[in-house]
Amino acid sequence: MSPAVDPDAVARPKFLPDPALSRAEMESLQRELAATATFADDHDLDPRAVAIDEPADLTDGVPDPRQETLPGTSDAGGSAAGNSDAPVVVGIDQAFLTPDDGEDRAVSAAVAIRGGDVIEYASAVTPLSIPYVPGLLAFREGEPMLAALEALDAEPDLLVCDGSGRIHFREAGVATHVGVLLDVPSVGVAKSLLCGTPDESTDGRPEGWRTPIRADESVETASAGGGAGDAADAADGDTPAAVIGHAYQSRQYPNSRRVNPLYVSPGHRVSAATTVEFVAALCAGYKLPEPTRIADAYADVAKRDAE
DNA sequence: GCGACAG
DNA sequence: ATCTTGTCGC
Repeated sequence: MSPAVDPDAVARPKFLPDPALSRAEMESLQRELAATATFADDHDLDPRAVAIDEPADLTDGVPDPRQETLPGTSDAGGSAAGNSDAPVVVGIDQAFLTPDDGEDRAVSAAVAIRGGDVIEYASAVTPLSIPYVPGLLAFREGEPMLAALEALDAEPDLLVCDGSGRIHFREAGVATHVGVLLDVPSVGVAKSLLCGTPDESTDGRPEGWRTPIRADESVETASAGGGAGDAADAADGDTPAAVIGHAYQSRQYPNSRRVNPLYVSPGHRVSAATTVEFVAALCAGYKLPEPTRIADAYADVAKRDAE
């Protein structure tokens, strides 16, 4: 047959968001993509290695990228932060330009963090092809995200996306979509639940609390995960439904129970259990993990500059 | 037909 | 996501 064809060279363009696709085609592509995704740990990252302890101060804009240690500037003191061997965590978020003249455009912002320090920012402005449709987010925001990530020099060891990953009707949320296209470990962080069912009520939980989100009738389980045997479908009476993510209470006020949890799920090459650990390690006192919190702020800056 | 749903 | 001031509570 066709000799020496690089699978990636074929697979990558195949799943690129395309405005010409019908809804059924997009859904079909998502099923294929989910079958390609790995919902098991396939990386070298220890949650402790990506942990961020100090929240960035965003009251006066975004933090300056940490200047690389210059050749002559020896850092003999040995500060723990800024180790250039630490993994690079990239947070990404989108903002939108109001249809001033009829064409919607997305502003995508990426922030690279290493050893708790911002080392680089990148952004891209992209025309939007399709409207927002629950379940098809990747076909609206995927292209902008890829554009921003391509503009980034840093190579992500872990990608933190806004929105769901495996918590998705076809287990192919944007975190999974982008993770697979770039074949990089990724996790999805959503502020509300798209589908699936929490094991326990999420009301008024203390900081650090978590509960599994399992596939329900609305989730087509592809059972494509990399590991040994994923759980079966939700409809299987016997086996418990697959855990597709977790609700995670990243922040809570002592007495009143007002903060809603985060809904975190594997994007690609990360298990559901490790996903919560990553997110927990990346939170530094605010509801959102630092990478997305800073990406949020930078998206505003990029948006302002684009207007 | 109704419900329900990331950003 | 976006349109938006003050304001109640930690």
